[in-house]
Amino acid sequence: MVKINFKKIEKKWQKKWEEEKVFVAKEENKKDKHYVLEMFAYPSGAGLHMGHALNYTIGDIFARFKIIKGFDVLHTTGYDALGLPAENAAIKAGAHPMDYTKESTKNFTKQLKSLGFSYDWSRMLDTSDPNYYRWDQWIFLKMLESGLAYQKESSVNWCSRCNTVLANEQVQDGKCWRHDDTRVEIKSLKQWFLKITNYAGELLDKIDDLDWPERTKLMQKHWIGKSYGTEIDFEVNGEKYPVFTTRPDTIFGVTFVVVSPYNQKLKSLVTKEQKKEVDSFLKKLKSVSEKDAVLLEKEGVFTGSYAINPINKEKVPIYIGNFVVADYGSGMVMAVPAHDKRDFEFANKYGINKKIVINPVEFELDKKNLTEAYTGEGVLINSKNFDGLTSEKAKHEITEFLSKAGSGRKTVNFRIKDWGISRQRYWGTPIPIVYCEKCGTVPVPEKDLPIKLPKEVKFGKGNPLTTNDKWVNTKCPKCGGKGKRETDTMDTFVNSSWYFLRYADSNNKKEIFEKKKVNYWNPVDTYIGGAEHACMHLIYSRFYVKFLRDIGLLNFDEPAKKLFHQGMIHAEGGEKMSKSKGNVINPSDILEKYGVDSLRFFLISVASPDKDFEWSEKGIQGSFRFVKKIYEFFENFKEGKDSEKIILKLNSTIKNVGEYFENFDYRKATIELRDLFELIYEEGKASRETLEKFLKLISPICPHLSEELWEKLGNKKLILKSSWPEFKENEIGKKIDFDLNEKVIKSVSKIINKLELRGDKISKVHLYFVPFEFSKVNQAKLSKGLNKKILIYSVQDKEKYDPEGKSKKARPGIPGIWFE
RNA sequence: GUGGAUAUGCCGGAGUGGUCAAACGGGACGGACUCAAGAUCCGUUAGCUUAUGCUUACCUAGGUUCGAAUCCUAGUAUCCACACCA
Repeated sequence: MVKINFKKIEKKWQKKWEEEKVFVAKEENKKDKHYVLEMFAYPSGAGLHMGHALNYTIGDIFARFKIIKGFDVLHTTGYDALGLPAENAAIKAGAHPMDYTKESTKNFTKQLKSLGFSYDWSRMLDTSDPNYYRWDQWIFLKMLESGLAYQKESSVNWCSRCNTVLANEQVQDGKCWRHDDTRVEIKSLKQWFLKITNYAGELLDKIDDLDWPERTKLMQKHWIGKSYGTEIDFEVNGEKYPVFTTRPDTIFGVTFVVVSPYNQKLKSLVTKEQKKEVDSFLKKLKSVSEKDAVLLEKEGVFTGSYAINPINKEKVPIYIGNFVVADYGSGMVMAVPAHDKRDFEFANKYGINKKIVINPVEFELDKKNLTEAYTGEGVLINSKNFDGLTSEKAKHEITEFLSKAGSGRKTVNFRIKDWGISRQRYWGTPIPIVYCEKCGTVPVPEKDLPIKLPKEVKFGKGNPLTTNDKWVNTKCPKCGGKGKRETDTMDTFVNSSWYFLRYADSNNKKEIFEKKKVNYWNPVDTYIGGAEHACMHLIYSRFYVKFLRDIGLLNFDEPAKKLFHQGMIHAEGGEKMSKSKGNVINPSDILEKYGVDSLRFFLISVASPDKDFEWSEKGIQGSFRFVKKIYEFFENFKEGKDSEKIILKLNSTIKNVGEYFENFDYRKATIELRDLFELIYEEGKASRETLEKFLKLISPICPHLSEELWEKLGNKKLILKSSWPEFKENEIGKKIDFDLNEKVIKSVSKIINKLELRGDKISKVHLYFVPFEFSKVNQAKLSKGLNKKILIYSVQDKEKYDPEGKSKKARPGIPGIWFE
């Protein structure tokens, strides 16, 4: 057996690709541009894992396919280096995040290079580089100018032992992830927000135009959550408190009002008499995170205040309720216990009166024995002059009435909230704001950007940035007086919200990017990454693109035309790969053993790349065998004339594989390629031309192998720079020509036999063929073969005799059949 | 609770009205080569059986059809996402 030195071959071609700069993207307008992008990596210290390898391989195959097809291709990579996990990992390792990250990215680059991906390394970017994050700061300033960035008090998860805010992901079972004996509190803090809600309407409406997986689009739709309803002003102590409802038809049934415990106006609602009770309730609440609250029983406490229902001037008590979402609507709801499940529960618990105001059409509600809320629609009762109206009509008329009275209006409400970007952490983009004693909150001028992260900080207690006095204390940009820097940093998702734009011009030091370049390459044509980003990164990026468009930098609306989610790779046995389970398969080890091309081939041949699958040692060995078999065949093949079979197979393979690559049906491509190769192998010979075409077809999947063998066939130019093979349509249809008559006879006679066995009598058989086949069948032959009177028609024939519409059933290879 | 996805032979997974007992890979089994192979190659892999026939088969139960893994209806199971949004 021939020993193949995969490593040597891989190095050889990787070097050559670099020397010839084949992956350096140029705006040449050769044919058309294609921007392929895989979601960039968070460079953890552990290095590249198999999921990365799969993600990048999927993109790489696509990029190489587009390159050989002659497109201007932009395919590059970078690092999402800033962020909390990196900071924590560094602290754990006793290193400074800056050094730690540098080491991690270096290691990542080494591994990525050994995998031979078709990246344009000259465009690589790193979000922890001040040259990158200065533009995060720049965008923030632009948003501030446009009124999209603002500060407000908001409730956050707080760990009293870490003395810092925690992200939702860091709250586990209501406790701090680092102190599982410490309950997370909800604390009110002043935070920076980005007004993503300004774009809620467009974000929702444009979803339908995207060529994205349906489930992702749906998730975004739910996340944005548009609902139509009415805003109604309840009066408390002479002040108006707007309340949002989708059921204004139930307004006469309001018997109390509930306010969220995190409502900023709460304090003014609580009376002296109730303060003690309210405080103890709030304290109890603190011990539960927002997420867990869902599972809890509805609880609340009376505030002591009353609200006036604008429709009938009734005074109803105001309660605090743990089930009211603070950030939806106004954080206050009108409660209609007879017609809302949650209000019903709450009223039962606290003995609050219920008023039935909707009568279901099919049955009567029994006031005394109401066992659950009736949440359906019906006809209004106990609603004064609105009695007798249907819910639908009443919604409209009541809203109209309130509108005229100036105490209500029709509104649209979104579920999506403004994006809180403040993090009390070190390893993120500093927010370019200075607090001045005189001037207040002052933005840092553009010319002073970037505000760099200082290296000298102490980790341990609270926000490390506050420990560097020299950095914190600064001059006010406005008056030159004493100022203090904002020490919160930006959420890591800020960095990833626009990086794909920067790739178009990553090395630009003067501006965020050249307009011409960004508009040439963007939007991303094909974006590949995990589905877990559906409601985070993928919404934020859409928001950023829309904003940057509106300030005149971009001439498109959406970040990515087509989106593809790769599946997860599980360890052998179906478990998730994890360090603690010790079942992690490291790509580098696999490379060592089987080479890059085998790994690539395996990763996409097991399952559709969008489905989860299990790692299998046997599987990779199978791929390895196939790759080796190809090498060995080319070692000593006989050049010869192609057989008819090979020509047919080759042409259909070219056609199908091209389509498969285009649609990410990589798995099917490997099947066809195996088929074709096995056929060539069986026959032992093929023409040089055919072998070259085969190599081109497999080159996106096994790039090193195909370059090597391509060269062996005597080619001087890279296979990447050759062209995608063409196929002959007539060679594909040919197979059907050969035996179409016979085939039809065989299948139709089977049916005739069955029918006659049943006792049916058949005198005539009408057959309807698709047009291109119609010319290929022979009536006489069919009649003879079937021993029946046969009538044949083309399905397009308007004169055809077809009383039962059987011609609709005709398909290539199979005619529609009607017996008489 | 709401929404979505999936259900195929020992396993992964194609197929999506006739050519389907169902591609391809893996596994298992048999054989060849060998001192021997975990290496390579060939074959078998629902059952009866060896006729180019039958029976049972693509989650379950019905239905449409001359014909269904494929279409329709109902159900079951699994997975995922969101989850008190008024």
